[in-house]
Amino acid sequence: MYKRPWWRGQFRQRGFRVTVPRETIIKVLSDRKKHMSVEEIFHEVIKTNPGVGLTTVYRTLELLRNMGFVSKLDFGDGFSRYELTIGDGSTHHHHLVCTGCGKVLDYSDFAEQETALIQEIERALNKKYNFVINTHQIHFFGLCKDCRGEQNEIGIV
Amino acid sequence: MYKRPWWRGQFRQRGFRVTVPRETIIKVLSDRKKHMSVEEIFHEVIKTNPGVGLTTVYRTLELLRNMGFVSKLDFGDGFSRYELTIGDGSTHHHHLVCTGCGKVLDYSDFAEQETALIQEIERALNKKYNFVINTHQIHFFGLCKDCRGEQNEIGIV
DNA sequence: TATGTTAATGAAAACAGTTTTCATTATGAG
DNA sequence: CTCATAATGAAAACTGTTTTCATTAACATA
Repeated sequence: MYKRPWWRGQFRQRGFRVTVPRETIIKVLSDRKKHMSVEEIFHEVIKTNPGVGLTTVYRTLELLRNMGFVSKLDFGDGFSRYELTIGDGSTHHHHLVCTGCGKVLDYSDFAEQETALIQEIERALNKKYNFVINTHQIHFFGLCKDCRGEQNEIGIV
Repeated sequence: MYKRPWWRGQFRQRGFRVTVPRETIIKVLSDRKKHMSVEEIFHEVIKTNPGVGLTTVYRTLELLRNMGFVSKLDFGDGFSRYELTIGDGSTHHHHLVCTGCGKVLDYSDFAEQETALIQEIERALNKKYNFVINTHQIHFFGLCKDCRGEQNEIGIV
């Protein structure tokens, strides 16, 4: 799972220190290979290092984001999620959100066709709006099998 | 700008009351024709109706969302945004977010090509993951012209 | 048009995820 | 090994959002 500390050099190079909490947090993200909420990351981290504080998790995630190693996801349910964008097991993918139970699935189908269109759109937006685009996110919202019973999505009377 | 109260019938039909705060909020969204943060909506609403409370704005937006008239957007900056999905001036579009200043632009280029691909993806996801997809969002993140000076994106020392 | 039921409202308090503060710890350069 | 200081953890502060609850007003009925 966790092969080489690819990120250590990046840290030192930019003047950031390599610390135990940072190592643990990156390892957790690297092992899971999926978007995780801050709470999930925190709980996983303290399994190995009970001393690490929630504050440090937030700070480290923000640092990793600024370094471009992690991206932040917001599906509007009040929880920020993070996932590694480089390193082991980070493939280009998007998300499928169930508006019933909040479950989020990754999918990476249609990568080639999507990439082609996205690149075309990025070029056009760059030109038209004078934006340099770094990344994109595609979210699909719907209902999973379990949430599609006879009850309707939201408990409106 | 604001032609017909297309939504009144929908309200009554579903047993919801037509009230002044609700009318005002829908009018504000309808006039602006763009995603707005809750605070923006609130400030615009109290220009005409100073009595309306922030709580009611939240509640009405949630109601409109449940009725499918409005969709909620989250770009990860801590502010929920809302935009009309039906009625006057609501065209299919996506968003371009500047990670420097937080500015959000709408764009609706490449609608046909995108729609074709999206429908194909939706069909596939439906089949593979047993999801019924209602909607999707595409966010591009990048830097606008103004935020692309000599200073780097985020104030990392 | 008047009346009564009850959905909707506004203000304040509560809430929850996140950020800041600050004294303490520990990384890593010399 | 020593030291300067970046990083940390705990608690407090912060902020967008939700809940509570007494009051108001929409609208079905008469």
